[in-house]
Amino acid sequence: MVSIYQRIFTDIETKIISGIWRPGDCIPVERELVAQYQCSRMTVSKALSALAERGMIVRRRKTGSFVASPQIDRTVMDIQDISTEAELAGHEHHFEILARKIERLGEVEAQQLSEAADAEVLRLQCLHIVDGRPNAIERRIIMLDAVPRAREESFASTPPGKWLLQEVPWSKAKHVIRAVSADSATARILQTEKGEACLSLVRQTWQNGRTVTYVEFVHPGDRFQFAGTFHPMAN
Amino acid sequence: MVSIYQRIFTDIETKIISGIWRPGDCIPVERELVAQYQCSRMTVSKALSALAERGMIVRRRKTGSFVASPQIDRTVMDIQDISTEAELAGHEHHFEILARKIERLGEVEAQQLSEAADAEVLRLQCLHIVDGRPNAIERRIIMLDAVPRAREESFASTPPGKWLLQEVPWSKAKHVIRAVSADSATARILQTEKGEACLSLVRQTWQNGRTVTYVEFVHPGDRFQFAGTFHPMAN
DNA sequence: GCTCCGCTTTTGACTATACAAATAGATATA
DNA sequence: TATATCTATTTGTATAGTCAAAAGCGGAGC
Repeated sequence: MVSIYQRIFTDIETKIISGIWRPGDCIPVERELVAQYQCSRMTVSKALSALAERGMIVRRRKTGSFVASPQIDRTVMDIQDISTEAELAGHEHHFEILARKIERLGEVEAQQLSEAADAEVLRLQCLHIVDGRPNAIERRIIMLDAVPRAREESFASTPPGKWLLQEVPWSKAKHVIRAVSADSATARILQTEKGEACLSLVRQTWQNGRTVTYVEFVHPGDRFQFAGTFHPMAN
Repeated sequence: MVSIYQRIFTDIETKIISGIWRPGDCIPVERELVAQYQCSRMTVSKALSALAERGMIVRRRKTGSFVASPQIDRTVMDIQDISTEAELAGHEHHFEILARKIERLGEVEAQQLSEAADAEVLRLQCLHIVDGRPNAIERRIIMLDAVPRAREESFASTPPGKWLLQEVPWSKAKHVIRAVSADSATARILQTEKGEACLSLVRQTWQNGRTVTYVEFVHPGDRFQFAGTFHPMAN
Protein backbone atom coordinates (compact mmCIF):
# COMPACT_ATOMS: atom_id res chain seq x y z
CA MET A 1 0.00 0.00 0.00
CA VAL A 2 1.80 3.08 -1.24
CA SER A 3 0.86 6.67 -0.57
CA ILE A 4 -0.31 8.98 -3.36
CA TYR A 5 2.78 11.09 -2.80
CA GLN A 6 5.02 8.08 -3.33
CA ARG A 7 3.13 7.00 -6.41
CA ILE A 8 3.59 10.41 -8.01
CA PHE A 9 7.24 10.39 -7.02
CA THR A 10 8.03 6.99 -8.48
CA ASP A 11 5.90 7.55 -11.58
CA ILE A 12 7.87 10.64 -12.48
CA GLU A 13 11.15 9.09 -11.42
CA THR A 14 10.48 6.10 -13.66
CA LYS A 15 9.70 8.31 -16.63
CA ILE A 16 12.99 10.11 -16.13
CA ILE A 17 15.11 7.03 -15.51
CA SER A 18 13.61 5.15 -18.44
CA GLY A 19 14.37 8.07 -20.70
CA ILE A 20 10.76 8.81 -21.66
CA TRP A 21 11.33 12.29 -20.29
CA ARG A 22 14.76 13.56 -21.22
CA PRO A 23 16.84 16.31 -19.61
CA GLY A 24 15.31 19.69 -20.33
CA ASP A 25 11.82 18.33 -20.89
CA CYS A 26 9.17 20.07 -18.87
CA ILE A 27 7.01 17.98 -16.62
CA PRO A 28 3.31 18.62 -15.98
CA VAL A 29 2.60 21.59 -13.75
CA GLU A 30 1.13 20.94 -10.32
CA ARG A 31 -2.36 21.80 -11.51
CA GLU A 32 -2.26 19.08 -14.13
CA LEU A 33 -0.90 16.46 -11.76
CA VAL A 34 -3.62 17.35 -9.27
CA ALA A 35 -6.19 16.60 -11.97
CA GLN A 36 -4.39 13.44 -13.05
CA TYR A 37 -4.03 11.91 -9.59
CA GLN A 38 -7.21 13.41 -8.14
CA CYS A 39 -5.41 14.69 -5.07
CA SER A 40 -4.66 18.00 -3.42
CA ARG A 41 -1.93 20.37 -4.49
CA MET A 42 0.01 19.79 -1.26
CA THR A 43 0.45 16.14 -2.15
CA VAL A 44 1.74 16.87 -5.63
CA SER A 45 3.94 19.61 -4.25
CA LYS A 46 5.47 17.25 -1.73
CA ALA A 47 6.40 14.75 -4.43
CA LEU A 48 7.87 17.40 -6.71
CA SER A 49 9.79 19.01 -3.87
CA ALA A 50 11.31 15.66 -2.99
CA LEU A 51 12.35 15.12 -6.61
CA ALA A 52 13.82 18.62 -6.68
CA GLU A 53 15.74 18.00 -3.47
CA ARG A 54 17.33 14.93 -5.02
CA GLY A 55 18.32 16.95 -8.03
CA MET A 56 16.18 15.03 -10.50
CA ILE A 57 14.09 18.01 -11.48
CA VAL A 58 14.49 21.76 -11.38
CA ARG A 59 11.54 23.90 -10.38
CA ARG A 60 11.00 27.45 -11.58
CA ARG A 61 8.14 29.76 -10.81
CA LYS A 62 5.86 30.71 -13.64
CA THR A 63 7.53 28.35 -16.12
CA GLY A 64 7.12 25.02 -14.36
CA SER A 65 9.41 22.10 -13.56
CA PHE A 66 11.99 20.52 -15.82
CA VAL A 67 14.00 17.32 -15.88
CA ALA A 68 17.47 18.15 -14.62
CA SER A 69 20.70 17.08 -16.28
CA PRO A 70 21.82 13.60 -15.29
CA GLN A 71 24.03 13.30 -12.26
CA ILE A 72 24.08 9.60 -11.39
CA ASP A 73 25.13 10.71 -7.93
CA ARG A 74 26.71 13.85 -6.66
CA THR A 75 29.62 12.19 -4.95
CA VAL A 76 30.15 9.93 -7.92
CA MET A 77 29.98 12.95 -10.15
CA ASP A 78 32.77 14.52 -8.14
CA ILE A 79 34.88 11.51 -8.89
CA GLN A 80 33.75 11.11 -12.45
CA ASP A 81 34.41 14.52 -13.79
CA ILE A 82 37.80 15.12 -12.29
CA SER A 83 39.17 15.47 -15.81
CA THR A 84 36.47 17.92 -16.74
CA GLU A 85 36.92 19.55 -13.39
CA ALA A 86 40.60 19.98 -14.05
CA GLU A 87 39.66 21.71 -17.25
CA LEU A 88 37.37 24.08 -15.41
CA ALA A 89 40.16 24.75 -12.94
CA GLY A 90 42.23 26.20 -15.72
CA HIS A 91 44.02 23.13 -17.02
CA GLU A 92 44.05 22.30 -20.66
CA HIS A 93 42.42 18.95 -21.36
CA HIS A 94 42.03 16.90 -24.50
CA PHE A 95 41.81 13.24 -25.41
CA GLU A 96 42.62 10.78 -28.16
CA ILE A 97 40.80 7.67 -29.24
CA LEU A 98 43.45 4.94 -29.34
CA ALA A 99 41.14 2.13 -30.39
CA ARG A 100 37.52 1.68 -31.34
CA LYS A 101 35.95 -1.59 -32.41
CA ILE A 102 32.65 -3.40 -32.29
CA GLU A 103 32.78 -7.01 -31.17
CA ARG A 104 31.05 -9.63 -29.08
CA LEU A 105 31.67 -10.09 -25.38
CA GLY A 106 34.03 -12.94 -24.46
CA GLU A 107 33.30 -15.57 -21.84
CA VAL A 108 35.42 -14.14 -19.06
CA GLU A 109 34.29 -10.57 -19.50
CA ALA A 110 30.67 -11.63 -19.85
CA GLN A 111 30.88 -13.28 -16.46
CA GLN A 112 32.59 -10.23 -14.99
CA LEU A 113 29.78 -7.98 -16.21
CA SER A 114 27.02 -10.52 -15.56
CA GLU A 115 25.91 -10.19 -19.14
CA ALA A 116 25.38 -12.61 -22.04
CA ALA A 117 28.57 -13.87 -23.66
CA ASP A 118 27.52 -13.03 -27.20
CA ALA A 119 26.34 -9.49 -26.46
CA GLU A 120 27.50 -6.94 -28.96
CA VAL A 121 29.66 -4.24 -27.46
CA LEU A 122 31.64 -1.19 -28.50
CA ARG A 123 35.14 -1.37 -27.12
CA LEU A 124 37.02 1.90 -26.69
CA GLN A 125 40.43 2.88 -25.50
CA CYS A 126 41.16 6.56 -24.90
CA LEU A 127 44.02 8.58 -23.60
CA HIS A 128 43.28 11.71 -21.59
CA ILE A 129 45.89 14.42 -21.64
CA VAL A 130 45.95 17.28 -19.12
CA ASP A 131 48.43 20.12 -19.53
CA GLY A 132 50.31 18.17 -22.15
CA ARG A 133 50.92 15.09 -19.99
CA PRO A 134 49.03 11.79 -20.09
CA ASN A 135 46.61 11.77 -17.21
CA ALA A 136 44.53 8.66 -17.71
CA ILE A 137 43.91 5.63 -19.87
CA GLU A 138 40.24 4.91 -20.32
CA ARG A 139 39.28 1.38 -21.32
CA ARG A 140 35.57 1.20 -21.91
CA ILE A 141 32.94 -1.27 -22.97
CA ILE A 142 29.56 0.07 -24.08
CA MET A 143 26.67 -2.38 -24.40
CA LEU A 144 25.19 -1.73 -27.82
CA ASP A 145 21.77 -3.17 -27.08
CA ALA A 146 21.43 -0.70 -24.20
CA VAL A 147 22.88 2.26 -26.10
CA PRO A 148 22.34 1.59 -29.83
CA ARG A 149 23.20 5.16 -30.75
CA ALA A 150 26.80 4.54 -29.70
CA ARG A 151 27.26 2.48 -32.86
CA GLU A 152 27.32 5.59 -35.05
CA GLU A 153 29.09 7.87 -32.60
CA SER A 154 32.72 8.62 -33.37
CA PHE A 155 33.53 10.30 -30.02
CA ALA A 156 35.75 12.67 -31.93
CA SER A 157 34.62 15.77 -30.08
CA THR A 158 32.92 14.52 -26.92
CA PRO A 159 34.65 12.03 -24.62
CA PRO A 160 32.64 8.81 -24.18
CA GLY A 161 31.93 9.46 -20.51
CA LYS A 162 30.39 12.83 -21.17
CA TRP A 163 28.52 11.56 -24.21
CA LEU A 164 26.98 8.70 -22.23
CA LEU A 165 26.00 11.03 -19.43
CA GLN A 166 24.05 13.09 -21.93
CA GLU A 167 22.63 10.10 -23.70
CA VAL A 168 21.65 7.77 -20.89
CA PRO A 169 19.78 9.15 -17.89
CA TRP A 170 20.16 8.03 -14.32
CA SER A 171 21.38 4.69 -13.38
CA LYS A 172 22.90 2.64 -10.65
CA ALA A 173 26.67 2.73 -10.55
CA LYS A 174 29.24 0.55 -8.88
CA HIS A 175 32.72 1.82 -8.23
CA VAL A 176 35.92 0.12 -7.30
CA ILE A 177 39.06 2.08 -6.58
CA ARG A 178 42.38 0.25 -6.39
CA ALA A 179 46.06 0.92 -6.49
CA VAL A 180 47.87 -1.03 -9.20
CA SER A 181 51.36 -1.19 -10.58
CA ALA A 182 51.71 -0.06 -14.18
CA ASP A 183 52.37 -2.92 -16.61
CA SER A 184 54.66 -2.15 -19.51
CA ALA A 185 51.91 -1.29 -22.00
CA THR A 186 50.22 1.05 -19.55
CA ALA A 187 53.52 2.62 -18.53
CA ARG A 188 54.39 3.32 -22.15
CA ILE A 189 51.08 5.01 -22.88
CA LEU A 190 51.11 7.06 -19.69
CA GLN A 191 54.78 7.95 -20.22
CA THR A 192 55.73 6.66 -16.83
CA GLU A 193 57.78 3.76 -15.58
CA LYS A 194 56.83 0.13 -15.35
CA GLY A 195 55.84 -0.70 -11.78
CA GLU A 196 54.82 2.86 -11.00
CA ALA A 197 51.88 3.09 -8.57
CA CYS A 198 48.70 3.91 -10.47
CA LEU A 199 45.18 4.61 -9.38
CA SER A 200 42.54 2.47 -10.99
CA LEU A 201 38.86 3.37 -11.00
CA VAL A 202 36.46 0.80 -12.34
CA ARG A 203 32.85 1.79 -12.82
CA GLN A 204 29.93 -0.27 -14.00
CA THR A 205 26.71 1.56 -14.75
CA TRP A 206 23.21 0.17 -15.06
CA GLN A 207 19.95 1.47 -16.41
CA ASN A 208 16.88 -0.42 -15.33
CA GLY A 209 18.93 -3.48 -14.48
CA ARG A 210 20.80 -3.60 -17.80
CA THR A 211 24.48 -2.84 -17.95
CA VAL A 212 25.13 0.33 -19.92
CA THR A 213 28.87 0.60 -19.69
CA TYR A 214 31.91 -0.77 -17.93
CA VAL A 215 34.97 1.38 -17.73
CA GLU A 216 38.39 1.39 -16.14
CA PHE A 217 40.43 4.56 -15.72
CA VAL A 218 44.09 4.16 -14.89
CA HIS A 219 45.79 7.29 -13.64
CA PRO A 220 49.48 7.70 -12.89
CA GLY A 221 49.81 7.99 -9.11
CA ASP A 222 52.06 11.01 -9.16
CA ARG A 223 49.73 13.08 -11.31
CA PHE A 224 46.33 12.26 -9.99
CA GLN A 225 44.13 11.98 -6.95
CA PHE A 226 40.48 11.82 -6.11
CA ALA A 227 39.33 14.52 -3.75
CA GLY A 228 36.00 15.43 -2.38
CA THR A 229 34.47 17.44 0.43
CA PHE A 230 31.32 16.16 1.98
CA HIS A 231 29.09 17.79 4.49
CA PRO A 232 25.72 16.65 5.71
CA MET A 233 23.67 19.70 4.80
CA ALA A 234 23.45 21.89 1.73
CA ASN A 235 19.93 23.31 1.70
CA MET B 1 14.46 35.95 5.32
CA VAL B 2 14.33 32.30 6.21
CA SER B 3 11.21 30.21 6.42
CA ILE B 4 9.95 28.78 9.70
CA TYR B 5 10.56 25.32 8.33
CA GLN B 6 14.20 26.14 7.64
CA ARG B 7 14.65 27.77 11.04
CA ILE B 8 13.40 24.62 12.78
CA PHE B 9 15.57 22.48 10.55
CA THR B 10 18.78 24.41 11.18
CA ASP B 11 18.07 24.90 14.89
CA ILE B 12 17.82 21.15 15.41
CA GLU B 13 20.67 20.44 13.04
CA THR B 14 22.90 22.85 14.95
CA LYS B 15 22.04 21.24 18.27
CA ILE B 16 23.01 17.86 16.86
CA ILE B 17 26.18 18.98 15.12
CA SER B 18 27.35 20.95 18.11
CA GLY B 19 26.88 17.93 20.31
CA ILE B 20 24.28 19.51 22.59
CA TRP B 21 22.00 16.65 21.56
CA ARG B 22 23.91 13.41 21.33
CA PRO B 23 23.05 10.22 19.44
CA GLY B 24 20.12 8.48 21.08
CA ASP B 25 18.78 11.63 22.71
CA CYS B 26 15.14 12.23 22.03
CA ILE B 27 14.15 15.49 20.46
CA PRO B 28 10.96 17.42 21.31
CA VAL B 29 7.82 15.87 19.91
CA GLU B 30 5.96 17.76 17.20
CA ARG B 31 3.44 19.13 19.69
CA GLU B 32 6.19 20.81 21.71
CA LEU B 33 7.87 22.29 18.67
CA VAL B 34 4.54 23.64 17.48
CA ALA B 35 4.21 25.48 20.78
CA GLN B 36 7.83 26.64 20.72
CA TYR B 37 7.77 28.04 17.19
CA GLN B 38 4.11 29.08 17.19
CA CYS B 39 3.45 27.38 13.89
CA SER B 40 1.29 24.58 12.57
CA ARG B 41 2.11 20.92 12.92
CA MET B 42 2.60 20.56 9.15
CA THR B 43 5.51 22.97 9.27
CA VAL B 44 7.21 21.14 12.11
CA SER B 45 6.52 17.85 10.37
CA LYS B 46 8.16 19.07 7.18
CA ALA B 47 11.33 20.03 9.03
CA LEU B 48 11.51 16.76 10.95
CA SER B 49 10.80 14.71 7.84
CA ALA B 50 13.64 16.46 6.04
CA LEU B 51 15.99 15.73 8.94
CA ALA B 52 14.86 12.11 8.91
CA GLU B 53 15.43 11.83 5.18
CA ARG B 54 19.01 13.03 5.63
CA GLY B 55 19.52 10.44 8.30
CA MET B 56 20.12 12.89 11.12
CA ILE B 57 17.16 11.75 13.16
CA VAL B 58 15.06 8.63 13.40
CA ARG B 59 11.32 8.98 13.83
CA ARG B 60 9.14 6.43 15.57
CA ARG B 61 5.45 6.54 16.22
CA LYS B 62 4.29 6.80 19.78
CA THR B 63 7.81 7.28 21.15
CA GLY B 64 8.98 10.33 19.24
CA SER B 65 12.11 11.27 17.30
CA PHE B 66 15.70 10.56 18.25
CA VAL B 67 19.11 11.75 17.18
CA ALA B 68 20.54 9.10 14.86
CA SER B 69 24.03 7.65 15.09
CA PRO B 70 26.64 9.74 13.34
CA GLN B 71 27.28 8.99 9.72
CA ILE B 72 29.37 11.87 8.43
CA ASP B 73 28.11 10.88 5.02
CA ARG B 74 26.76 7.65 3.69
CA THR B 75 29.16 7.31 0.82
CA VAL B 76 32.03 8.32 3.04
CA MET B 77 30.86 5.80 5.54
CA ASP B 78 31.05 3.14 2.88
CA ILE B 79 34.66 4.02 2.36
CA GLN B 80 35.43 4.51 5.98
CA ASP B 81 34.30 1.27 7.40
CA ILE B 82 35.73 -1.08 4.83
CA SER B 83 37.77 -2.68 7.58
CA THR B 84 34.73 -3.09 9.76
CA GLU B 85 32.82 -4.17 6.70
CA ALA B 86 35.40 -6.83 5.99
CA GLU B 87 34.82 -8.03 9.52
CA LEU B 88 31.09 -8.24 8.94
CA ALA B 89 31.76 -10.12 5.72
CA GLY B 90 33.33 -12.90 7.74
CA HIS B 91 36.93 -11.74 7.90
CA GLU B 92 38.76 -11.59 11.17
CA HIS B 93 39.90 -8.08 12.00
CA HIS B 94 42.02 -6.67 14.78
CA PHE B 95 44.45 -3.82 15.24
CA GLU B 96 47.53 -2.79 17.18
CA ILE B 97 48.55 0.61 18.46
CA LEU B 98 52.13 1.08 17.25
CA ALA B 99 52.63 4.55 18.71
CA ARG B 100 50.72 6.98 20.88
CA LYS B 101 52.03 10.33 22.05
CA ILE B 102 50.80 13.80 22.93
CA GLU B 103 52.72 16.66 21.39
CA ARG B 104 52.37 20.06 19.80
CA LEU B 105 51.77 20.58 16.11
CA GLY B 106 54.83 21.46 14.06
CA GLU B 107 54.99 24.33 11.58
CA VAL B 108 54.57 22.32 8.41
CA GLU B 109 51.75 20.16 9.66
CA ALA B 110 50.01 23.15 11.18
CA GLN B 111 49.94 24.79 7.80
CA GLN B 112 48.73 21.59 6.19
CA LEU B 113 45.82 21.39 8.61
CA SER B 114 45.21 25.14 8.73
CA GLU B 115 45.54 25.05 12.49
CA ALA B 116 47.68 26.86 15.06
CA ALA B 117 51.29 25.65 15.23
CA ASP B 118 51.31 25.13 18.98
CA ALA B 119 48.03 23.23 19.16
CA GLU B 120 48.17 20.15 21.35
CA VAL B 121 47.48 16.95 19.48
CA LEU B 122 47.35 13.23 20.06
CA ARG B 123 49.41 11.40 17.50
CA LEU B 124 48.55 7.78 16.81
CA GLN B 125 49.90 5.08 14.58
CA CYS B 126 47.92 1.86 14.22
CA LEU B 127 48.21 -1.28 12.21
CA HIS B 128 45.04 -2.98 11.00
CA ILE B 129 45.21 -6.69 10.43
CA VAL B 130 42.62 -8.62 8.44
CA ASP B 131 42.75 -12.41 8.25
CA GLY B 132 46.23 -12.39 9.73
CA ARG B 133 47.76 -10.07 7.14
CA PRO B 134 48.49 -6.35 7.53
CA ASN B 135 45.76 -4.47 5.75
CA ALA B 136 46.40 -0.82 6.59
CA ILE B 137 48.61 1.60 8.44
CA GLU B 138 46.65 4.35 10.11
CA ARG B 139 48.51 7.54 10.94
CA ARG B 140 46.26 9.88 12.84
CA ILE B 141 46.31 13.27 14.49
CA ILE B 142 43.52 14.14 16.92
CA MET B 143 43.14 17.77 17.98
CA LEU B 144 42.93 17.68 21.76
CA ASP B 145 41.16 21.00 22.16
CA ALA B 146 38.37 19.71 19.95
CA VAL B 147 38.24 16.25 21.52
CA PRO B 148 39.61 16.57 25.07
CA ARG B 149 38.36 13.13 26.03
CA ALA B 150 40.86 11.55 23.65
CA ARG B 151 43.61 12.43 26.15
CA GLU B 152 42.53 9.68 28.54
CA GLU B 153 41.46 7.17 25.91
CA SER B 154 43.80 4.24 25.38
CA PHE B 155 42.13 2.90 22.20
CA ALA B 156 42.92 -0.57 23.44
CA SER B 157 39.55 -2.02 22.53
CA THR B 158 38.00 0.44 20.09
CA PRO B 159 39.89 1.64 17.02
CA PRO B 160 40.32 5.43 16.95
CA GLY B 161 38.10 5.89 13.91
CA LYS B 162 35.19 4.10 15.49
CA TRP B 163 35.74 5.83 18.85
CA LEU B 164 35.73 9.26 17.23
CA LEU B 165 32.59 8.44 15.29
CA GLN B 166 30.85 7.66 18.55
CA GLU B 167 32.33 10.64 20.37
CA VAL B 168 32.10 13.46 17.85
CA PRO B 169 28.86 13.96 15.94
CA TRP B 170 28.54 15.10 12.37
CA SER B 171 31.15 17.05 10.65
CA LYS B 172 32.45 18.11 7.33
CA ALA B 173 34.99 15.74 5.85
CA LYS B 174 37.51 16.12 3.08
CA HIS B 175 38.91 13.07 1.35
CA VAL B 176 41.86 12.56 -0.89
CA ILE B 177 42.57 9.19 -2.47
CA ARG B 178 45.92 8.60 -4.12
CA ALA B 179 48.13 5.80 -5.30
CA VAL B 180 51.58 5.85 -3.72
CA SER B 181 54.62 3.66 -3.74
CA ALA B 182 55.48 2.08 -0.41
CA ASP B 183 58.58 3.57 1.22
CA SER B 184 60.76 1.16 3.13
CA ALA B 185 59.21 1.82 6.56
CA THR B 186 55.69 1.37 5.22
CA ALA B 187 56.68 -1.72 3.26
CA ARG B 188 58.18 -3.31 6.36
CA ILE B 189 55.09 -2.71 8.47
CA LEU B 190 52.70 -3.88 5.77
CA GLN B 191 54.91 -6.89 5.02
CA THR B 192 55.12 -6.01 1.39
CA GLU B 193 57.89 -4.81 -0.89
CA LYS B 194 59.35 -1.37 -1.20
CA GLY B 195 57.88 0.39 -4.25
CA GLU B 196 54.69 -1.67 -4.11
CA ALA B 197 51.60 0.26 -5.25
CA CYS B 198 49.57 1.32 -2.21
CA LEU B 199 46.28 3.07 -1.83
CA SER B 200 46.35 6.14 0.37
CA LEU B 201 43.22 7.71 1.84
CA VAL B 202 43.63 11.00 3.64
CA ARG B 203 40.69 12.36 5.54
CA GLN B 204 40.35 15.59 7.46
CA THR B 205 37.26 16.05 9.56
CA TRP B 206 35.81 19.22 10.97
CA GLN B 207 33.22 20.02 13.58
CA ASN B 208 31.86 23.57 13.44
CA GLY B 209 34.89 24.77 11.53
CA ARG B 210 37.45 23.26 13.91
CA THR B 211 39.61 20.37 12.79
CA VAL B 212 38.79 17.25 14.76
CA THR B 213 41.15 14.76 13.20
CA TYR B 214 43.45 14.21 10.29
CA VAL B 215 44.21 10.69 9.24
CA GLU B 216 46.00 8.81 6.51
CA PHE B 217 45.32 5.17 5.77
CA VAL B 218 47.83 3.35 3.60
CA HIS B 219 46.64 0.03 2.21
CA PRO B 220 48.67 -2.45 0.20
CA GLY B 221 47.36 -2.32 -3.35
CA ASP B 222 47.08 -6.07 -3.75
CA ARG B 223 44.97 -6.53 -0.65
CA PHE B 224 42.61 -3.65 -0.71
CA GLN B 225 40.13 -1.64 -2.70
CA PHE B 226 37.35 0.83 -2.14
CA ALA B 227 34.03 -0.22 -3.50
CA GLY B 228 30.63 1.31 -3.41
CA THR B 229 27.30 1.06 -5.12
CA PHE B 230 25.32 4.20 -5.60
CA HIS B 231 21.83 4.63 -6.86
CA PRO B 232 19.75 7.78 -6.93
CA MET B 233 16.76 6.64 -4.94
CA ALA B 234 16.30 4.69 -1.75
CA ASN B 235 12.98 5.82 -0.27
C1' DG C 1 11.92 50.98 -31.52
C1' DC C 2 12.07 51.10 -26.01
C1' DT C 3 10.65 51.06 -21.07
C1' DC C 4 7.44 50.57 -17.49
C1' DC C 5 3.23 48.66 -15.52
C1' DG C 6 0.02 45.48 -14.43
C1' DC C 7 -1.97 40.81 -15.33
C1' DT C 8 -1.56 36.02 -14.91
C1' DT C 9 0.58 31.69 -14.05
C1' DT C 10 3.32 28.86 -11.24
C1' DT C 11 5.84 27.65 -7.36
C1' DG C 12 6.74 28.34 -2.19
C1' DA C 13 5.30 28.64 2.43
C1' DC C 14 1.89 28.08 5.71
C1' DT C 15 -2.59 27.11 8.37
C1' DA C 16 -6.09 24.35 10.42
C1' DT C 17 -8.01 20.20 10.31
C1' DA C 18 -8.90 15.23 9.68
C1' DC C 19 -8.23 10.49 9.92
C1' DA C 20 -5.13 6.42 9.77
C1' DA C 21 -1.35 3.53 11.46
C1' DA C 22 1.83 2.17 14.83
C1' DT C 23 2.85 1.14 19.39
C1' DA C 24 4.17 1.68 24.52
C1' DG C 25 1.90 1.07 28.48
C1' DA C 26 -2.05 0.12 31.27
C1' DT C 27 -5.84 -2.89 32.04
C1' DA C 28 -8.61 -6.79 31.86
C1' DT C 29 -8.95 -11.76 31.23
C1' DA C 30 -7.87 -16.71 31.05
C1' DT D 1 1.58 -15.66 35.48
C1' DA D 2 0.89 -15.08 30.86
C1' DT D 3 -1.90 -13.26 27.25
C1' DA D 4 -5.14 -10.59 25.01
C1' DT D 5 -7.30 -6.05 24.68
C1' DC D 6 -7.91 -1.35 25.19
C1' DT D 7 -6.24 3.45 25.23
C1' DA D 8 -3.54 7.42 24.66
C1' DT D 9 0.22 9.33 22.23
C1' DT D 10 2.85 10.30 18.26
C1' DT D 11 3.88 10.15 13.68
C1' DG D 12 2.19 9.68 8.59
C1' DT D 13 -0.66 11.12 5.02
C1' DA D 14 -3.97 13.91 3.00
C1' DT D 15 -7.34 17.91 2.23
C1' DA D 16 -8.66 22.57 1.03
C1' DG D 17 -7.77 26.62 1.38
C1' DT D 18 -4.67 31.51 1.92
C1' DC D 19 -1.16 34.68 0.93
C1' DA D 20 3.32 35.78 -1.07
C1' DA D 21 7.12 35.86 -4.34
C1' DA D 22 8.97 35.20 -8.89
C1' DA D 23 8.71 35.72 -13.60
C1' DG D 24 6.87 35.53 -18.38
C1' DC D 25 3.77 38.31 -21.32
C1' DG D 26 1.33 41.84 -23.34
C1' DG D 27 -0.11 46.49 -23.66
C1' DA D 28 0.25 51.57 -22.72
C1' DG D 29 2.92 55.32 -23.25
C1' DC D 30 7.07 57.51 -24.87
